[in-house]
Amino acid sequence: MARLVKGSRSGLGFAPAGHDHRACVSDALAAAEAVCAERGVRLTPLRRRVLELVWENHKPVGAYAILEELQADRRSDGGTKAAKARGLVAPPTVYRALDFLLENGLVHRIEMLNAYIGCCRPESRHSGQFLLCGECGTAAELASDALLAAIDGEASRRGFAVRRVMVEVDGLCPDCRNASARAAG
Amino acid sequence: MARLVKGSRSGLGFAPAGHDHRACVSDALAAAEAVCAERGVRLTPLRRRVLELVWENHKPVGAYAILEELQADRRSDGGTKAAKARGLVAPPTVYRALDFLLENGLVHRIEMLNAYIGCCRPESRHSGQFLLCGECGTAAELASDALLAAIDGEASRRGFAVRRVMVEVDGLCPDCRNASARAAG
DNA sequence: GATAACTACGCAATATTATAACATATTGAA
DNA sequence: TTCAATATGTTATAATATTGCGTAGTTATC
Repeated sequence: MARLVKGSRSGLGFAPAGHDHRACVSDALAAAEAVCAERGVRLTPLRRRVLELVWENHKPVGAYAILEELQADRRSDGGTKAAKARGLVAPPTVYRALDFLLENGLVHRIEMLNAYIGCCRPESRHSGQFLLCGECGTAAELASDALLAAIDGEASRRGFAVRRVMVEVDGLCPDCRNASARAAG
Repeated sequence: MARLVKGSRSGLGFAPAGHDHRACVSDALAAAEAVCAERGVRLTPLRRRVLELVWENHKPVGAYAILEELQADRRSDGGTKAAKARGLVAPPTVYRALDFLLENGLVHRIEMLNAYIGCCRPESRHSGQFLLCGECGTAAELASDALLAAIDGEASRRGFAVRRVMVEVDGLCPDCRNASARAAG
């Protein structure tokens, strides 16, 4: 059973300003390895690299940004024969990797931004709930039971069978809020 | 002050199976006229027509579907000089009309579907909360205070200033749920 | 190991959704 | 009437995503 990896990987809420993001990413990758091993699905090098790129910071990343980074990867290690054998990267490559990561709950899709972000708790399947700063772009994942309960209540009152819940809240994170408050003086 | 129009226009929840959708649409247009008049903004013929097209059923509609219908409009009344003077319709025309309707709370955007749906209560500004049937495409708008309260609670605990809340729930509406239950036997 | 079945990836083309930039026309006010 | 502001037309293009088909790598079976 995959256990929650102890470490500096940011959990729920906004990542602390000076946190060790290197550890944050490596913890996320380790957790992903564990989850995939447990489920008997393949976290191939490509998928792993895409996940790593999604985790580069705590902001949602667009598919084409990932695409460009993969292309840069291959240009830079163009020396090796294996790299040459692989060729370039096209959109389907990225979208297929993202589909895999989404299906396995390793990333979430932010619909408001057409972008993707690493999931803090891949071990447990859950709905996506996010606070999204419209100023700096950072995102915080929530896991509010009250929120889910409210949704389930409304759904069952109407005889609706819930499959996927998506909650996205646009606004200002604490830092940007303070900055704009100071600016407004 | 715009009052809630009495009539068969569907309120919250899924529209009843055999409801009078003609009245439903005309009520929505009347409410929109009232709201715009009150706010001193212009519900031009084009904007009004786009709103009408969005209201054609209780399903979210894509921008390009609206575009095609507008183009059909102009082809069919191509006899009149005014129609000829107007020319064809291009994407920006539709998107600008939709932007106006969104800004004035007359329609909501469904992010999961890149589509637009008429708002049941344009009189009061509110966040979009929707149950979306993945089978038949119908949508039901919610207005759960508990849901908003849960979101506000989480946001304020984290010092996040909320601007826009988006809740989209994919699943099966009562009819499709029953149908699939019967099929499963 | 050879083979077949399956899965993942490469690659080209194209679909879908949305916007930028500039021209023209319409409206409301002075 | 003329000006300023708003709304729409027009052309081009950007950004996001998918289809279809071929190849390569992996897994299971013999």
